[in-house]
Amino acid sequence: MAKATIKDIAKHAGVSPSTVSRFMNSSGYVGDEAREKIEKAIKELNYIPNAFAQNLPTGGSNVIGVVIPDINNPFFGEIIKGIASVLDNENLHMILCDTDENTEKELKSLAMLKGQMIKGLLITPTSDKNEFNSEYLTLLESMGIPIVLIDRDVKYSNFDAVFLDSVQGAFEATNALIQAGHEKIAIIAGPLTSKPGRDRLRGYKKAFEMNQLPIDEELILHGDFREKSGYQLMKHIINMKDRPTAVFTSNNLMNLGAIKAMVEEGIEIGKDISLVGFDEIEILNTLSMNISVVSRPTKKMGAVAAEILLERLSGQSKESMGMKRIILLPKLLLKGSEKRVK
Amino acid sequence: MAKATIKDIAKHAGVSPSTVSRFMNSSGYVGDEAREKIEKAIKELNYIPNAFAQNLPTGGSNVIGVVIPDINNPFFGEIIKGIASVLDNENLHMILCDTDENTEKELKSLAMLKGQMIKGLLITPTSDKNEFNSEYLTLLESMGIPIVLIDRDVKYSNFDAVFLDSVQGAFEATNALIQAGHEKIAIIAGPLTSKPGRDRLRGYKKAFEMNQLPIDEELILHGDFREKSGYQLMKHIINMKDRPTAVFTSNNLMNLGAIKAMVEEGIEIGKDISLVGFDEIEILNTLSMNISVVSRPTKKMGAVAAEILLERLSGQSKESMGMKRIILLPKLLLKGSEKRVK
DNA sequence: CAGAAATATGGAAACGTTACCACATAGGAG
DNA sequence: CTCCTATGTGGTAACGTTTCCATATTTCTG
Repeated sequence: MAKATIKDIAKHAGVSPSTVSRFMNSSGYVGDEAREKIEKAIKELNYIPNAFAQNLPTGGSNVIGVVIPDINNPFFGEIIKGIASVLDNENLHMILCDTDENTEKELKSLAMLKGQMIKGLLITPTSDKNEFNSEYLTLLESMGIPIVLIDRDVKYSNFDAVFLDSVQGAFEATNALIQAGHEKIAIIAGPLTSKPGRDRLRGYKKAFEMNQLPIDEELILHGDFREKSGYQLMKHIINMKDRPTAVFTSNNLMNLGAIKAMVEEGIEIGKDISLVGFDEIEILNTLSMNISVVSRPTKKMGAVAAEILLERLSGQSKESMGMKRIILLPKLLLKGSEKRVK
Repeated sequence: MAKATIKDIAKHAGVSPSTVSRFMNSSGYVGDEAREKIEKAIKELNYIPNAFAQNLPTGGSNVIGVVIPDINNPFFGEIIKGIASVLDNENLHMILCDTDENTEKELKSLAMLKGQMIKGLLITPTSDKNEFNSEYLTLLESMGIPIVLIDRDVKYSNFDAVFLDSVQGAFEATNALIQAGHEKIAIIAGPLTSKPGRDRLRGYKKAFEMNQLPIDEELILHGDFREKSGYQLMKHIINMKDRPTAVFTSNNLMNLGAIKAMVEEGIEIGKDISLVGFDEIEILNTLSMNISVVSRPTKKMGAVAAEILLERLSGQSKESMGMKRIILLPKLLLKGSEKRVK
């Protein structure tokens, strides 16, 4: 049985293809009798419209591109779930690209997506440093496809975006450590080439300023958001002669690396060294390791990004709307690891 | 600047659309002079072929569908990475569907994918119990699109597939526990409606038989592959009056749940109760929790599945090839948690 | 009850590409 | 020098929809 086309349905139901089309799209008049016969035919022949034929005349697809740096990071897993939850109700689908935090792969993906005539793009750029990349995104946008950034910004861009108030999150985390009595607090920061990296460092500094405490530049250590760098930097911290009493880590993977280093070195978390991280790590709760963290509504970030895209797609032109940037708020979850014991 | 079509290129280069098409697809004769002019026109007009128009006549796309039960399970994250690694080199792309282990969502996804005219399908079905689902897959296959199953089978089906020798893995794990001196070994098994669930139970039983030990049906507990069931069943085990000295868990999430229960109850793993799980959990290594596990080449599973699909797509008809089922071998990683101490 | 509006349907062009066929032209083989 | 083959090119019919436009038919409205 070959795949049924709209003509087959029309023939089977004794009406014209036009009528079937109107029925499918609820776009014009369709009589009750015709309606019934068409419904029956569709069921019997198992008809599903051919998306290409559907999109050819209209010039657009029903696919949106999703480009993220690493599927295996649970943070992005949640983002994707959030996006999917919105798209599912809209007959929209996603082509997923994992860039492995690699700019070249990202560029390749973008070129590919352009050819796929995607309707819109949701992207967490690997870095906002890359000018070419940003240029490419601008090119895409100039073709009329809306783009929403997630979590990371692109230099000099005016794309719609969903961010988290990283400054606030880092501020609260650091402030909590200060309130708990710490003064020597190290930060395992992210790269300055990424907005979250910069913002979290800013929040950290802000907490010191607000509490009128001096900032020790020696305690500011830069990692690359990966586990390994968190591990190495924490080892470094542990071996400092004038060791800080607390550490704030700028993302989940580095936090994990830091924890690994502490476990290895026999440092008791929240006792020998206090710790607050950014982003929850589900598994730590599972294992009843109570590490205080700045948590954020990850799934919601994905969902909101998808919703903004939908708004754009439904015709709200940039002119009338300006750029839309949603900044969600983090929540500090204190579980004890921030306390000052010694 | 409106998007250029093949006709624009043709006009600009002073040739016919046919010639441009042949050039684009390297599918026929194109003279040097024409070639140059076309190349120039393409660059100047920034031409990218419209994928829909391209696919309409040929009836196929360059997109393959990937349907998996849960993106957030690192196992499937790895699978996806494996698939992507192969597809990237072939100008093929994936539409990703996350079914949330929900049959209805799965069905919806399959219908959608059919409309997208996907070229092939890689799927881990939620369950092989669902007859309708299997029927649907058969329908898809009858349309001529190749399908490769990953990790889970479909009842009465003859699709290509990549599995892991779960029997062997479970056998080795259980056998290791027996060799370590355990006799009362419980299994937190998966649902019998899934092949891995069945196979791992079989491997468990096989180990007892090979060692001529009796199987205690009371020690066979069925979960649903989710963390919560592992947690609940382990709690149950801990509270048994004649408590087993060792437990084998059938997948990563249930293993995690079991560990959570043990941590909560103050049971020392590998001492009070020995433990071997199925599938590695990266984070446990990070935290220096040495739990013995059956590990499998997850990324490779995805890659191999994608490769089989490519073979099919490159024209190897089912007739000439029969069905292709690759069964990869697991590897038992002993880290100490299997030992019998008490 | 005439005409206008609302309802219902079919026909045909268009969307951008590919695939096939027809037609040239040139160079070699016999 | 004729025929064949290799090379190069253009014309045109698909592919499965949607979107107008044209044409009925029915139902109001005054």
